[in-house]
Amino acid sequence: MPRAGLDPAAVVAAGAALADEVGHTGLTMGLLAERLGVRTPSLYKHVGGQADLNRRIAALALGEAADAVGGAVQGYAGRDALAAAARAFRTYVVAHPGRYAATIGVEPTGPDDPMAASSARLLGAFRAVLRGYDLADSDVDHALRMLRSLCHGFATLQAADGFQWSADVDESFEWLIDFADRGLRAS
Amino acid sequence: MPRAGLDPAAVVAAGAALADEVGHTGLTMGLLAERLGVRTPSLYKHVGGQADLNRRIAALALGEAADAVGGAVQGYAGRDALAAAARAFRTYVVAHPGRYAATIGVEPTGPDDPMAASSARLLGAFRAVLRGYDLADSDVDHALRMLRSLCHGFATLQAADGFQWSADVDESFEWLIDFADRGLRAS
DNA sequence: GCTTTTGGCTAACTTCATTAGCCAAGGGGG
DNA sequence: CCCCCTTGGCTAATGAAGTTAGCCAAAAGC
Repeated sequence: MPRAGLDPAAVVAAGAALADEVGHTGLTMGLLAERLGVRTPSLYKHVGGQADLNRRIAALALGEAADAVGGAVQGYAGRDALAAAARAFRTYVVAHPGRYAATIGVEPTGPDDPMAASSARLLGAFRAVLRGYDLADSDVDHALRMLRSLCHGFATLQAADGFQWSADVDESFEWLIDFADRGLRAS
Repeated sequence: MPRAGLDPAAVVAAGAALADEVGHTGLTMGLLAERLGVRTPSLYKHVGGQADLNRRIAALALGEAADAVGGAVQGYAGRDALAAAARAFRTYVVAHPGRYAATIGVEPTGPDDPMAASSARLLGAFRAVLRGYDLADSDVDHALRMLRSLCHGFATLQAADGFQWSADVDESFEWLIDFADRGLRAS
């Protein structure tokens, strides 16, 4: 039996890709093993189990999202930066719904958890957007939570097909960016 | 063996309560059966299975949330109505995280699905709040999605312990209400 | 070339959801 | 009061999924 040449990173990457295809809840160890051309128990040589796999996928997704948002913001400030960040975030979540779903409800286990670092990077990218607005120091954390709630809420509702009525979703999202910009400038 | 006197409503109510205790993912048919003093297969005389149970819990939760929000809004308009609605919604989700989690990612199966009616009632309660603002007709749907994203995002992030840094969560939520009010009045 | 670690494997166990099929409890009509 | 029949329990069995134990060959290091 020739070796498959797997390592943790390859398993996690394949798991993330599979989650995007079949949905977070549809991701099973058996399906992932089949995709990798390997029997299920072999996966346990690379990841600790389903919970560990999920945590690693979450760290990957948060890092990718941070890169996407951070990159999109480069060179912009104020409303442009806000719009770029929000669009990049939503684009990422809609393109990778399975990975992103893996991030919901997982907390970092400790200070050296790679998830904590990725999460902090994503937060930092949004914090950079807020520097383009004239906010009191005490308002920055609140504004950050607001932005995160808004983006997370919209993206997950859209990913879950939660907008059932008729108006155009892209148009709503642009409206929402305008709305946030107005609110932040009026702070 | 004496009868337990169950019916679908009792099973759903117990399932919702159990989901709030052990979390949406921790709710199993076996645990629910044990809670009701019955063997697992007996539940299938009252609900179609786990998916059906989840759908019914979701319908219950949306209806309860609609009642909470609708009731809280009574007699208020404008900023007061917005604040009352947002607080009622968040209070409900934080008090019933398991039930509310059951509503994510389920779509009504048909027009006579009770979930559709509950969902519409909740939406209607938020729509009533928006009547206190001077919005163009074309903006109402967008504003509704914005409100829903904001409330849903904040409540689920909080329920998932997603706010890891230090600032006070209640204070952030009040800030968020102010923010939404400013943005809506500036439309 | 030998040894050690590594990464496959099969087999077995556990937990859950679900189905099949049995059987008593309880209600309605003779 | 008794019979019947629907209803709501039950046990037993099946199947999927996660996980563990333990074997064994392939690579890697000396």
